[in-house]
Amino acid sequence: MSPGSRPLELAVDPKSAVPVYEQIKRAIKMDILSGHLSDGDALMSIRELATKLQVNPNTILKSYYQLEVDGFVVSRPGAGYYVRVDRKKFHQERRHSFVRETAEYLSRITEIGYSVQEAISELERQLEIARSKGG
Amino acid sequence: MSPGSRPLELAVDPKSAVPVYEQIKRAIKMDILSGHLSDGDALMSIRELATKLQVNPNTILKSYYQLEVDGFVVSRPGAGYYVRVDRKKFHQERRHSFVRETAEYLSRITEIGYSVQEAISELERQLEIARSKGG
Amino acid sequence: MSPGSRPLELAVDPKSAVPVYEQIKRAIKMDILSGHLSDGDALMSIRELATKLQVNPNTILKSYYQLEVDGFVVSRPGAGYYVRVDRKKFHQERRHSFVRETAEYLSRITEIGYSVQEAISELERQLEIARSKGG
Amino acid sequence: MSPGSRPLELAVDPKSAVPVYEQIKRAIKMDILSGHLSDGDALMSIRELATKLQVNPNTILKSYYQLEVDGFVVSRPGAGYYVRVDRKKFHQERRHSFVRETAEYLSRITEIGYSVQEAISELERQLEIARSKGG
DNA sequence: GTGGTCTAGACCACC
DNA sequence: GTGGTCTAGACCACA
Repeated sequence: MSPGSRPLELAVDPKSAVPVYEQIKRAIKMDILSGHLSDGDALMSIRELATKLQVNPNTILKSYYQLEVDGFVVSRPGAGYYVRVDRKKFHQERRHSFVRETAEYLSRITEIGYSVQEAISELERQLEIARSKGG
Repeated sequence: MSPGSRPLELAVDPKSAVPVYEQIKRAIKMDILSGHLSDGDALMSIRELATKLQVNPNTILKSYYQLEVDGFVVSRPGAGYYVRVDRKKFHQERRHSFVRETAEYLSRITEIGYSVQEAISELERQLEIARSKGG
Repeated sequence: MSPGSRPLELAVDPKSAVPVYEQIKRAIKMDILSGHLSDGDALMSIRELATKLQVNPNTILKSYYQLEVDGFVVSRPGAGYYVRVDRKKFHQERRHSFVRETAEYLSRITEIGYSVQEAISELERQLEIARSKGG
Repeated sequence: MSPGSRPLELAVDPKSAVPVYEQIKRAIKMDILSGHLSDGDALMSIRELATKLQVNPNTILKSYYQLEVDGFVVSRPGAGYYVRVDRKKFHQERRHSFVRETAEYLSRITEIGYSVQEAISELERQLEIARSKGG
């Protein structure tokens, strides 16, 4: 995949409680964990992504910087940001995302009064629907 | 149930990341959804609840106001706030939220390579942890 | 018309900017001006109307008291409130209501950006529709 | 139009019966409806407008917040408030309000025995009075 | 710089 | 008593 060629399938929600820079960070992490971005791939340039998402370039910079601190990307001054993952970190982070997503899901549904048992039933129901459609 | 007779089983945590007014809002919402507060019941007066929770009356006002915007209560100036809920319409929306949240959760975890079976295990694990903490 | 026999076709809107006691006052005035209530007719008892409208009896009392001050009703202690209009006051008030209603209508439509010319057209349009329906 | 570049032609009257925040809300609404503010334009910052109008920032916040609830603007925390209006949907609602207000006005005045012709005369009279006062 | 939360308390009209 | 408006100002995270 050539540098910058894959536009992030990402739309930020400025009204969300989770900060914009965090939304962007998560989306890029997600792209890495799902394999849409691989070791060595270039991220979009800060200016390009800022224009695309209609956010302040400083916000993109913050996202990229934190990704660098977390060890997911490296900056090559003058050349941009590049994905950098090792196998161990990859698996750690994948597991971490999974646990976090589950916790958030759990808190959202319990807040509106559903139980884990109901969640499990619903997950199985949706799985069944997906199967019957897909095959 | 006479107006204001049921003290909210609610303690706010001012240090939490979730705003105080939001904590109050959620607690009252839950009370309505769970049936502890029924259509026509009076909420505690702004001043009374403010004193009880040791927060500023304006903070309570904000909670109540947003509950009104969301359609859970109505204000009668000079008389108080009253629960106003259309249970039928409400349950539809609740169910819809639940299905949507579940679908989003499912798509996120399958995107990074986890299965429904693993999700179910994780949900049960987190439930167990919550139980052992909560008592 | 026997005393109290005609229930006011009146529903108060507690969320309105215009106070409840004022809504009730206006509704009764309207009933007088339109001839639904005539000189000598009895108003509903305070308790009865308070129950019917789900408002505080003091609020009804305030409405009735002000109507008495304005000379539209008289109280007969122990017997209730009775409509009392003389011809002169009737015409004055009828005119006054008309002017006030027009002013309020005008302010509402100009607030959303319509002109007097458009209002006139719309009035004529609705009149035409009513005529074609009515015969 | 660059952000904040258009000073609102707005002076609040703190003594008015209509709340300050409501006055501000209406003025901005009118600016949007009239096209002085277009989709995407930035409102003045809360602090800036508060200083300009000599009111408390919280009062401005309330105006902006309610405009957001009504769907006229969106807040981007840390960035400002931006006009967000779907003109098509808006014009439908505006027209609908106009027709309804006119119908209600018509029913009220015919109820007390006035005609459409008299209403038109009165509207023109009040327009003339407003003109002679305003200009 | 921005919006958002929260406090402490005054003042008002209305129930 | 009640809700509602408004002030003056602190503190925070985010862009």
